[in-house]
Amino acid sequence: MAEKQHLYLVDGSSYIFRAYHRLPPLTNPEGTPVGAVYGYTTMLWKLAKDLHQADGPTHLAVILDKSGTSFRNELYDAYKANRPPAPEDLVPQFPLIRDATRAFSLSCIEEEGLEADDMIASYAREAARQGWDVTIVSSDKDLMQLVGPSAGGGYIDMLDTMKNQRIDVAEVVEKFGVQPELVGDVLALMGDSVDNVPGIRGVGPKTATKLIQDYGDLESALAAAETMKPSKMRERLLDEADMARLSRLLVELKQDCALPLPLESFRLTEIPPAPLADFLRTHGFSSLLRRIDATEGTSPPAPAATGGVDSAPTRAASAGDRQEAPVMPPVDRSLYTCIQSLPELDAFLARAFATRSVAVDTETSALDAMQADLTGVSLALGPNDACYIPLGHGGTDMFAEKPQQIPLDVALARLKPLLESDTVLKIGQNIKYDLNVLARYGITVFPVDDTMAMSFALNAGRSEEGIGGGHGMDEQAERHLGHTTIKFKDVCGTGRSAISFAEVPLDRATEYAAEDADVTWRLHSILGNQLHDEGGTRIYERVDRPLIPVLAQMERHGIKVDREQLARLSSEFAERIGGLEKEIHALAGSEFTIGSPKQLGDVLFDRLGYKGGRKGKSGQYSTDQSVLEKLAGQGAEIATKVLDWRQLAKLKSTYTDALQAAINPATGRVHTSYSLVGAQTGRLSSTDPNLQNIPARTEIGRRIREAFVAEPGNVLLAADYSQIELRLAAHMADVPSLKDAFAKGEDIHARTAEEMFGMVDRDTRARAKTINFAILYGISRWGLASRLGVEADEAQAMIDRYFERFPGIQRYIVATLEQVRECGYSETLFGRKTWFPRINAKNQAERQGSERAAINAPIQGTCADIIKRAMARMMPELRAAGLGHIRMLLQVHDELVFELPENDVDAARPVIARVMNDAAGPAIRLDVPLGVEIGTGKNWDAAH
DNA sequence: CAGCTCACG
DNA sequence: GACGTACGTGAGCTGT
Repeated sequence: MAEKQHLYLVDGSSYIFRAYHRLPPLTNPEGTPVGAVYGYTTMLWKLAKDLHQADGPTHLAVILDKSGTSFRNELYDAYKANRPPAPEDLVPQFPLIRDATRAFSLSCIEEEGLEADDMIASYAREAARQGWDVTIVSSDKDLMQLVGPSAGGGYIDMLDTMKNQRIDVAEVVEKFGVQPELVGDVLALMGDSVDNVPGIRGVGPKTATKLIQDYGDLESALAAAETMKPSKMRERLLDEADMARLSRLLVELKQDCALPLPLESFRLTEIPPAPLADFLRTHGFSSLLRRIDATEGTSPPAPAATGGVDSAPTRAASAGDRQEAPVMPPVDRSLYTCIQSLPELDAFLARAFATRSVAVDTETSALDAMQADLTGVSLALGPNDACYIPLGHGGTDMFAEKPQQIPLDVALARLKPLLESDTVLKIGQNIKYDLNVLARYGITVFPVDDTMAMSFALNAGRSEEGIGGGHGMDEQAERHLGHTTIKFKDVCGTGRSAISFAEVPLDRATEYAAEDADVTWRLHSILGNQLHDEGGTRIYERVDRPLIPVLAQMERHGIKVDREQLARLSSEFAERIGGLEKEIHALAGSEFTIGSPKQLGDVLFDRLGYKGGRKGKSGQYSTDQSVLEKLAGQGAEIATKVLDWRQLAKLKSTYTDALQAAINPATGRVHTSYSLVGAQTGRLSSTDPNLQNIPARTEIGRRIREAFVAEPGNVLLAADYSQIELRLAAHMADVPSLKDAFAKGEDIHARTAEEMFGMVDRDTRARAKTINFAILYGISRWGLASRLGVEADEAQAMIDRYFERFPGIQRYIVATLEQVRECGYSETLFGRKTWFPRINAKNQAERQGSERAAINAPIQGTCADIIKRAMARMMPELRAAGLGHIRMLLQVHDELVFELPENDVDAARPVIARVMNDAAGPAIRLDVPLGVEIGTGKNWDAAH
């Protein structure tokens, strides 16, 4: 039987655009940018390598766009008219793409007057007609029309090499909600802003899919517009039907182009090495070059980087000059070693000392760094040069035979000098975790770099949704290395059947753990260069990096909570909750689950017939605080009771119960975990438990704060920045009258009231305060109106008045939005970037949401930068004052909490106040003074 | 796992 | 034409 032919058609042009944006900048020895070319070359390499593999190519051709116009421009002269020009450092790479293709001795097709898509479609159809399978190497959505079985017996699918994902009918249906044959109809409705395909205005992917699903195809949907209920969409479908038809022609792929070369000429053979080697040498792609040499037997394969552009581990951001961008060999797990004897360990450590830069990762028995036991340590010195040192493997069964391992204490004694050496940089992904684990074994790791914090300094706000915000190692490995890591759950499983890492067999554990260190090392090398290129060094080096050991220390300190006090509150709350429950059920006339908004809504608005129920998009009544307060105001007793019940239930479950459970049995204290990458603005976040949202605003809530206490003989000291965000707004927006008021120590809300209303009383001051906050958060007339309980018109008048009195504020807002629209990011005074990818979104709500966030981010972020700087300087300054024993425990955005002997309060106060007040300088000289209020007491509430 | 609600700055 | 309308978080609960 004849071999099944499989043609791979590479969409070269679209690949390099994507590669350009996703790969690090990189230049060849002559200084020509070659980042995208490198990506393209490795892709061809991988594809060609799969010759003889099941489902691999037997034939391969590259299709490129030829510059110039196509037949589509005759249909629609604006076609692709608003394409931005290619980036400056991509342009010189286009001809190199042809060189690269030639170097692989592959065919390259480009035809005047046709687009690559048409040529790809024509070749794909012809090959499939002859019974060949076809894989289109592209992620272009237009090409998805072709996917599926074809007349003649061939089958067409696609391969997205960036995401390493096959695109088959199922993926197309998932993306477009319709079969591939109807993709063109969907595209015609939604249009394409990049290609300037008009579509129907106001119709995006969601609506387009829905229309085609509902009516079957484009013409039916257009015809059905007549019968639709009156709406903007109906009008546009009617008015713009011809635009949709034109769009349909534009997205139609021409599948009968003349084929310049016969299919058979694309047959893939072993690549002749000589021209390829020449090309790789010219552009400094030495890792690929070595692989050719290796297969040719001219030089041994090199597992670790030893020279050329592959080398040079860099002290990321502190390096004065940008390092040559690394071209790294792909991850090869077979090269990792498992270290089970002392001589092996000593040999590796000796090399680590010589290298002066080592990626470190610890494997442990639990996620909580304060409770986790060490299971092993992995180290990496360069790409594929990584090891795993098992230390606690053997599982839980004491009779089971344990694998050979260096005894824990012996190994740690050898590791300690390396991990504590000033001259060896330790690189980690979220290294704060490893710092805390190792600190519990008596090792103070220093100095460190953190690839997670580096990623955040570069890309805050840039990622799509997801835990870790795109700064997790697995996501970074995909993004920067194009590498799919082994996942923890693949090694240990999930749920009930999960095993601990200690039970994982050593060969598997080594692959996983050493890969983490390897990948971390690689990321560090790439991120260091990017930080340098993109101006992220300042914020990372000066603000976030120094904070890592400080936060680790705070987490290890923890804070004491009075378990008995919490238990007393829990039972008191339980009793009151029970009482309220009975009363609520009696008022309702039946028993129901009060904690279920669904049931509560039904009871209040359907059964009891209260007015004012509003339903959200889920079709459910809202029962939130503002709704219940309205009902209570109308005399609904049940609403008052539910509000009380809610408050107590919240306090009990989230605080009095949960905090008792959070007490660490070994230390008797509660240890939170701070995240440096938790908030897009640069603020910290706190988890497990969250100690940044302990009740403070209500009387009853503050009783929970009273349970946070100092050790006997000590007190808690709370130091707050006073109105720091408003002060920063006054400085950043340059508002003379506000700056003046702060300089004179006046009541700022009163001053605002005076400016706005010409008089100060309780009412005008309260309104002024609301308006001040509205400004910080990005104002809308509706938001302000609902807060002030006035009409939107009146709120708008107040906003106008505010901008009139404080024109600097309006200038600041306009300038900030301009910069964000232009550059895509906002910046704090210290240069922290926050990205706003939705700032130019078509959807109004989405766009306006981004605008408000963008107005707020520089202010909130600058505040975060300042307190972080204060925290990094705090302990050295206290030590200098002979107060090194004071413990800094908590940070709550504008507040620091310390624990110290009662006798040291008087000495500590001025030091803490000075460090916090001076934290912006010397880098930034603020036009307004900062203000710090300090209180002390036996518990956190009393310290305020 | 999503949605609702609510604790904080 | 309806929606949602202040910025930034994390956590517990209900219900699918």
